[in-house]
Amino acid sequence: MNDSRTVGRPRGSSRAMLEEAAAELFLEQTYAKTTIGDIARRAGVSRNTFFNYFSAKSDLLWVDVDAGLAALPDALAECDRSAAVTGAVRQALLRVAAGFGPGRVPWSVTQYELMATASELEASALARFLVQVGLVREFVGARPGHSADTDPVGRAFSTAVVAAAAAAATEWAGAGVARGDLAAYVDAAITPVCAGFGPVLDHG
Amino acid sequence: MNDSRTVGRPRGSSRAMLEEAAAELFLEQTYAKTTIGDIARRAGVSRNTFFNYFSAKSDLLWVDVDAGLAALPDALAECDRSAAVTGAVRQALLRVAAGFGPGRVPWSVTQYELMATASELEASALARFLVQVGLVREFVGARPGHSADTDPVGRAFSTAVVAAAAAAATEWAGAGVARGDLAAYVDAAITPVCAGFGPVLDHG
DNA sequence: TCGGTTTTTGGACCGAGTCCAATAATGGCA
DNA sequence: TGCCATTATTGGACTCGGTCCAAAAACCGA
Repeated sequence: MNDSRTVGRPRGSSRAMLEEAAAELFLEQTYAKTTIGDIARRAGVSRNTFFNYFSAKSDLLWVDVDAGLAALPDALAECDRSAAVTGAVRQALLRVAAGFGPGRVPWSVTQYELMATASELEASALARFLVQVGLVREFVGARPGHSADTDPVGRAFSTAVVAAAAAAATEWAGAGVARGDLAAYVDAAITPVCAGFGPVLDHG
Repeated sequence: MNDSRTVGRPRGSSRAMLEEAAAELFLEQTYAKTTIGDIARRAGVSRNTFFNYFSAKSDLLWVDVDAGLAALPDALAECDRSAAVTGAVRQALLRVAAGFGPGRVPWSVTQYELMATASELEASALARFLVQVGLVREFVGARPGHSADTDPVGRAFSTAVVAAAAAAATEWAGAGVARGDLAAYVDAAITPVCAGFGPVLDHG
């Protein structure tokens, strides 16, 4: 459990340092025009050191999002065991959404239009999307009423509900400064999905 | 309408040539280990010529898929104007799905596990996904009963229904040789989504 | 034979990401 | 104090995808 190693050369850098350097540069010259070399230089470390802390440049676009999304496993685990599946998932997603206020908007949102090609953003976006789908799907599959028959439906539900939430997040991001909390957007988007899959999935 | 130009140097190559060369190499050494230079050399053209016909290496993964997906705009346009929105979309998606038989499975499917990182595949996948979502969303937005109020819901529906279809396609792809036609998979996946959004979207 | 047009080509270039071996900085131990 | 294991950092070389540009090649009609 103790992850602070006391042996070996101590770190001279940190994720936070690099994130900060990157944030400055993204503001000055956009994500697309900022190279990893730039970030490393600004942070006062070598280019290779960057890769000790991030596996890709695009990780920087998602630091805030990843932090918020990390709450999903717990939110699912803490769900009412007796409640219907679709209701439980809805509840968990709303709790995660509640973590995103109007304050900090992640780079992945603000830099979207400024990306050279959106493809780099899209790659990293889908990767995250699929992780969340996997979590929901696992949760659905572990449910009492779940059978091999309903597995394809569970997959469809997991994908659709996370996709709807992502659409809501996009809407929210595009709403500008007037956007409120994310949860309301997500609620409107995922409720119909849960309603539609309820009769098929909830053990009944 | 006449796109066969009679002026200028005639083409010495074609998309088909490059696709064929790529197909050979993908079988021999997988997608990941095949470079664009390899493909060009096999096809007997220069590396730059490759980029005259494809904008990215990953385009090759999707030639079959893109061909099938190209039917969506027409399928949407030909939908019954008087039918409910969700029903029309469902109908159009099923028609597109009907174009995919058990025969040819696209590279994007067969090479999935063999990709160095899945990120390249994911990037190109989401790009296509978003195009289809855009088409459906445009269709929904142009409907008589559509208002600015329902626009966020329309976005959520478009995203969720295409995502469900994609989940069905993934299931279908993973079903192995025994997989039948795609349409049945898609039907089971998108029907609940349409059912859930029906009360909210169908003008009523 | 001369222009205009389009395709093809070579070459230079950039940036992301990988790999590896060397080196620096620590703590523990004799 | 000196050695050792461990971990962080570094430089450098390398591959590959993708972009850009200018030149050459192949055709047309005049």
